[in-house]
Amino acid sequence: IYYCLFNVYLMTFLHYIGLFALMCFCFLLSMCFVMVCRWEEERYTDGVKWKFLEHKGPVFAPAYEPLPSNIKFYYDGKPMKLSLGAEEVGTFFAKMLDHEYTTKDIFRKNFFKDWRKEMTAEEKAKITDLNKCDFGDMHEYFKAQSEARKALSKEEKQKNKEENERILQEYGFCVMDNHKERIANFRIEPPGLFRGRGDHPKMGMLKRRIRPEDIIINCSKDSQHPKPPPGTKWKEVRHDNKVTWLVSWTENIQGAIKYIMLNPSSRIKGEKDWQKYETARRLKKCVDRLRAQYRDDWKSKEMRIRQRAVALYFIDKLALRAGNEKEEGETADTVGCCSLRVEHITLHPEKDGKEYVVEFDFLGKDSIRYYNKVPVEKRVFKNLQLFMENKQPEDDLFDRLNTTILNKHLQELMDGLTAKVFRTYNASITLQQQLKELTSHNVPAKILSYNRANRAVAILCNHQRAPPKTFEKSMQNLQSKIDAKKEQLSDAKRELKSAKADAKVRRDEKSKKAVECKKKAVQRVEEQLMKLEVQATDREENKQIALGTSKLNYLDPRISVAWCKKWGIPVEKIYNKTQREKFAWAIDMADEDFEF
DNA sequence: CTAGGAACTTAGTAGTTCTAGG
DNA sequence: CCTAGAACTACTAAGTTCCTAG
Repeated sequence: IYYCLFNVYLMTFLHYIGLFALMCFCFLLSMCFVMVCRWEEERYTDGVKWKFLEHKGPVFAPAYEPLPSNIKFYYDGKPMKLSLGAEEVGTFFAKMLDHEYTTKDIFRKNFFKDWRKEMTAEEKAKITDLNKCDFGDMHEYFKAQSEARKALSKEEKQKNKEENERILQEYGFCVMDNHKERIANFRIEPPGLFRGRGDHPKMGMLKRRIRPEDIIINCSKDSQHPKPPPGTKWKEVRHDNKVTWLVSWTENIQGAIKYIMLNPSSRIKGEKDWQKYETARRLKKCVDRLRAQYRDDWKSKEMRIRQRAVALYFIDKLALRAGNEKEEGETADTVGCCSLRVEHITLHPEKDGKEYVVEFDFLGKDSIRYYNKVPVEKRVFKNLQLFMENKQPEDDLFDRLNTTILNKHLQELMDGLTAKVFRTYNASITLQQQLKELTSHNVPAKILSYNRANRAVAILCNHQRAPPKTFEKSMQNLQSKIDAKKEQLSDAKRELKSAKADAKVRRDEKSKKAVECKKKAVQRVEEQLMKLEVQATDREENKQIALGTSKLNYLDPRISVAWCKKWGIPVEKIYNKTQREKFAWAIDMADEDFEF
């Protein structure tokens, strides 16, 4: 637009002085500019992510509110007034008292150590044993507070909602290259006690409060820079358009950098997502060649190549993650493919009537257990025996391999190929295949089978969840509904029978009609019963499986969109509002015969 | 080749909001 | 209208990948 305007001005000017030929030349020249610009707006070259970026900075966690004076902390049975800093950290613990975290030794030890750092000298001298600390009063106070919050009047709740909306409108958006975009996490993480997943050596440590002085702002030079809160300063304001983040800070538990970035609905995230699936589709074109290659490599003279080939086979067949090395003692002990240890697999020359079975049992990302018994090719089995020879259980299974080596190899096989592409590829292709096999005819049944297909992918990727707390109860409720429906059905059937008998005797129109009516009633109840039973199996099968992760991160949305278009199913049945925003690009571009 | 940093994607859970059905 | 439970959102931890320096 800018260049078009420029062009018009220029042409007017030139026309004025009558240099027609030059004008034509300039017109062509500026057309070129316009085209270059448009092209550049679509895809920047050499790592440039944006040309203009303006935002309001982060929203900080609310300041600490001291406890009212009647709420007391007791040490060794006696009330004790804590200094502000010590009190705040104490409340973090008090709030978690219901959680079983607080009973764990490591958690308590880490917490106490960090808590003492916040104490005054006197407090430090006095408070020497966590077991003598009584947070009961404080705990009750916070429980009452959250109850009170729930019990607020409608008007007050509405007021809170409006205030939140105001903050969202002010801080939740930025301008990136002529577009107003939603920011994903514009609130700074509040202080609290660190809760890792699984057996985390740092659980209970104090996650400290982030101040403006910790914050790096990233925006364009020519934008309105965000202002730090009065009386404070940012750590730094930089203008790096080779990255996508707006705000960053360093977190104190692992020393990792945290970022504020854009929402998945943004151009910058959407394009990246699209690219990811395009890479996976390129893998589809050459996967046969790659598979032939790694099967061949199982026979290699070189151990490192055999290990690489077996690992790749696992990644491809079982959708395992790459498995980077991790620093011991810094995080929970979890592994992926390349970091598997001897203790994580058991070899069974024969098991459950199958030959060459490998039993996997390890903790993966988020300490989610991966357990699987897989029959493998004889060559793979023999290779594994070889890799395990003369090793201790805690030794690396693939001692000549790591993710860097593996990814370097993959890069040579296909441009942009890395280990994680296999997960994306196998997830998406599985969905597509499963959807093709579907036969059901009505819409609800189709959606149910869509969920089945989604579930197949979730199982492949080992996306698990804790069974919902209310699962047993809600299952029981459903079961009693089913029982009631069955009862109703037999009643309806009985009534139908007697109506039939009646009709046989009477042989008049009225009784015939009654039979028809009862027949319909039976049918209706049967349908309802079926629906409930389907719901029950669906729920049961979903007990420990999380569908969301694969839907959001692994399944090319164009497959689902195409399927919806093909069968006349509204996209809303598959994707909720947020998901539709994230996948807007796919909903826009996929037609019914899209092929992954 | 190693180590560490940086940037970005993927992940499950807790809390909140919505909705169906009693 | 009320409530149980489903659905959705926010949060933030935990991965992968790429890059650089020694």
